[in-house]
Amino acid sequence: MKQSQLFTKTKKFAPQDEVSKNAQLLIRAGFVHKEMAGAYEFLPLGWRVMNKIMNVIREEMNAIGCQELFMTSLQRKEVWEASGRWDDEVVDVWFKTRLKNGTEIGLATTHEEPLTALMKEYVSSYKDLPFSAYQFQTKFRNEVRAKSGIMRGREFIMKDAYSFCASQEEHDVFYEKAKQAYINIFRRLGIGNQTFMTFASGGSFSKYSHEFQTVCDAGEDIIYVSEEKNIAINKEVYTDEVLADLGVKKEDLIEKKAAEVGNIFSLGTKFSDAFDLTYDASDGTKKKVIMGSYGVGPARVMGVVTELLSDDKGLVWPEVIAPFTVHLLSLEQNDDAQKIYDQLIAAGIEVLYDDRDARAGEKFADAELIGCPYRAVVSRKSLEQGGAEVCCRTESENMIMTVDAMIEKYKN
RNA sequence: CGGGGUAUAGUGUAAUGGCUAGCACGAGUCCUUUGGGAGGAUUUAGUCUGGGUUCGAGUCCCAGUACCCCGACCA
Repeated sequence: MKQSQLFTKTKKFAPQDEVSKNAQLLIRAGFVHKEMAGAYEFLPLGWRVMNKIMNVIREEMNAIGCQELFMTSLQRKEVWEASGRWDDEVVDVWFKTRLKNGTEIGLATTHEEPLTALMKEYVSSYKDLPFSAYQFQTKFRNEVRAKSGIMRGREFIMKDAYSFCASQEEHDVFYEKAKQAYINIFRRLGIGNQTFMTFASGGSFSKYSHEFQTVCDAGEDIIYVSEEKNIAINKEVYTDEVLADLGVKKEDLIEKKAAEVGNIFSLGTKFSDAFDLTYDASDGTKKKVIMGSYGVGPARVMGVVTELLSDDKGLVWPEVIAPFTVHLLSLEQNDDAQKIYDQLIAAGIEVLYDDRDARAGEKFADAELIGCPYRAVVSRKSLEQGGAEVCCRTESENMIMTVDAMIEKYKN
């Protein structure tokens, strides 16, 4: 991508009313645009990052046999009345609207109900189970107060997965697989060391649910971290009983602020009861399907990565989710940098090429703000030494690399 | 939903109730410059909306709207 053609531009200042660090940097760097409180546009750079985050999640979900689908955000009142969650007294974040013919519908806050209703059509035998599906889908939640930049919006994409199993044992097996998938996801996204599997309240069908909490000042939750066991306890279930359950001592726990980037939840028969989702077991009896749900907020992950990894110069992206791997800067207007760009692109490397007729200082400052992992500077000086001056975003030391060396190092 | 605050150009800001709303960044044109947001010339663009007070309102009052913060909420 040539930077001269990128429609977003960097800004020297963040909007004054934007307080959260993630929104300030992402807006300044041209990754996102705020449309209104709690509603953000993802611009080309930001959307590339989002897609990469989603791809990591997608790979890990596929790896445990979960199948991707895509549901509608328009939801029927009748479906939600079946579970008793249509009432605004029960779920207070509904956006509701009407079709032209007057039919009342809701904009998806989540998808347990419609998917469970849908599965009635496809699950009839134990041979149909276990089954799990996920999607990246827009959720609408009419929060009374949006905050923390892109970390808590009124409209956001969520990866939500749902599992359907024939027995509690079968469910437990899948649940453990999902746990491991989530651990892999956050490790690959570069926040594994700060992300703790956190015990939280489980509802009526299981003692605990598991949240994945990333230690971060912009978070909204308080957790108690056991570094020794690499787990944490949410403040909402921080009791002596839970401490005993988990075999941890109060004095070994450290209180931290954290952001919930994912959660997994055993639903038992809560929804299969409501929708009478049953299957015929091998012995001919009808049994209820055991369900679970598994969420990750990719935008919240993006916000958390921004909060944790950026420095005073700007964003710092882990290579797996960086908008581009290499940020190529040409300090002179000539064909040499263009040729290097062409060769890197031909080798399949993702390059943002700053071909603008701008001063060196501006290009350096922008490269740091945008935060691609590697910066390659092409100038008369570097060419005399046989290539480009390459440095990592997190280090200041340069080294001269030939185009071939760059291709070797940065492809894949 | 309770409490508090703010609203001036694309962004950041200034302007005792009083002259043509000023400055910086950005953007456009031209010249110079060219390894850390350079300099000069020139242009562009603004008082959230609706009422009210006043000879006169960006400024005071009322209402609305939007945004931000604290708390509650986050199924």
